[in-house]
Amino acid sequence: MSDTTLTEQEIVRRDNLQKIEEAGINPFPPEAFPPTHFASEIKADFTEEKAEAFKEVRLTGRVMNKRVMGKASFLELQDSSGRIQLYVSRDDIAPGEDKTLYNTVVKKLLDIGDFVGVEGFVFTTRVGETTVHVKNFKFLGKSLRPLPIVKRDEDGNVYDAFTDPELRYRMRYVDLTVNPQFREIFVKRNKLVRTIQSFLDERGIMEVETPILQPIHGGAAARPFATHHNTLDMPLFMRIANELYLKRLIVAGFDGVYEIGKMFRNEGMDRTHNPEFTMMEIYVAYQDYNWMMDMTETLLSEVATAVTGNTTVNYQGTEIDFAGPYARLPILDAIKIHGGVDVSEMDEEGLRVVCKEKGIHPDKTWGYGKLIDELFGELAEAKLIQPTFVTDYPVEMSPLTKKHRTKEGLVERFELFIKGKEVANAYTELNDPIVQRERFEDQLKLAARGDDEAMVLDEDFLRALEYGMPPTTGIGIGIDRLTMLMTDQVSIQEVLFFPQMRKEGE
RNA sequence: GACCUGGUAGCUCAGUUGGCUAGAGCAUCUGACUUUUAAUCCGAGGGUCGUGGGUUCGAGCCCCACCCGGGUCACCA
Repeated sequence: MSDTTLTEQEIVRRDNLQKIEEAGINPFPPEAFPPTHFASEIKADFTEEKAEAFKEVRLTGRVMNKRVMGKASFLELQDSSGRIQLYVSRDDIAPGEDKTLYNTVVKKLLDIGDFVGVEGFVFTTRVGETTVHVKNFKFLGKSLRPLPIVKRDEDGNVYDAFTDPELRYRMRYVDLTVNPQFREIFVKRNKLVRTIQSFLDERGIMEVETPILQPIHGGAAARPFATHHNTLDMPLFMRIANELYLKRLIVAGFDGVYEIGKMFRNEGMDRTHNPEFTMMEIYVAYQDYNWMMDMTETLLSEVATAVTGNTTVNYQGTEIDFAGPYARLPILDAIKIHGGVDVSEMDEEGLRVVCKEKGIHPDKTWGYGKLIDELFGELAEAKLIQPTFVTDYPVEMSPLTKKHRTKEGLVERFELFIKGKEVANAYTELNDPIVQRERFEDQLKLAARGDDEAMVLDEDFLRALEYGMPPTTGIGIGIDRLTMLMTDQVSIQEVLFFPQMRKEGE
């Protein structure tokens, strides 16, 4: 996007840029200027007794405030760690006859948002502010647009905050520059992912990458983004899941694999849905869903500890404790306990009656499994606040899951609910290729009945199973939603650097 | 997709029952100031009121359509 008309302030800055060049200064110098110190560490470590250790410091960053006092000025420098005050006096940075560097460059041509590098010593001002006394001042990069100025008083009150969500998400670079508190969310997100990675590394579970462009969008039920490969002249789909590929790797002989990556679903957008989102899937051979529940408890309490310092997280005023063990609640029991109805002996017709009693309007295409899921969603889901494994789902809803070892009509599946939201979905994986084929065929029947979310049959995946897959358990965890929980955010947009937006008007 | 709500200066906002040249703070520009910190003080400039139509003597305000956000619901098993 290019602006045809410049605002008053943009014209001033371009004018300043030109004057800097005319003064013989390169506003975008090529040579390196690596900092020796960061703002926050100086502010944390400096004392007058240790002044000797801070006699020569070099800092870099953006000028975020400028208070000119005549022959001396105070600047606020913001680097990746925080802010620190700079003291710039005329005769220090321009000791000779020529005072241009101070009188013109610092006082007039230096704008808020410009990148500068400084060298000097640290001291404490009269009012007790740790400050860098600048001896050498260098331009590192000019800013041609005015940043929104956010002011804070000594009590921490914020004035004129840059709050418009549209502008914040469209210009995340501006948002994170002037609202550094939001950086913390992304730092925590990174910590969360790194914790998971080292946790799985330690257990010999290998990180892998599988195709994002898939000829068949298998492994989940959702509408895909469709695209086309020109050379092969074939349709391709952005993956909605990677499950079937990771299972092929279990077939191939890896005992444990996982992938953290983007999935793409062509569905609606809201506070908890972005068209592309990050999912982690883990598959471990020779284990079952009970083991996976144990592992999930350990993993999440380690993640919570890494992100917040202990196993508890305050989410929207509720203390969530990630220390295991979590409640394990069969879905039919969840409906009985939280909905007050025992549906364990009911058939499809009985469930339809219960649905209507509970204010749900069952669709004709809904089968037994969908009816159970709707009842659970309506009656129980919102009541599961602390981490809870809901287990043993109807087979219809779980075409990739092994049937339950004792309970007829159910499968060995669990979903983890926290604060009423699904955070993880896991199975004892179905590894019988004949049963798997039947399940796919049932899905085709559902599709024929009008269910446009029914799963697609993948012949190559079935061929892989026919070669033999060991007993395996697998789990999928939504990384964005986990990050939301761990950072106390209600909107997925706050945990994505660049959430999806409609195209900007010209 | 439905409903609710919003879009006014670079940013955050005010703008009365439709009525003088559309306002404020910060930011910007002039000037003063060598320990200030929401710096202060003097003076000044800056607007397609989201876009396009309509009603009216007159529209930021009323009506219609559209664009872009936010919220709720539906959808997302």
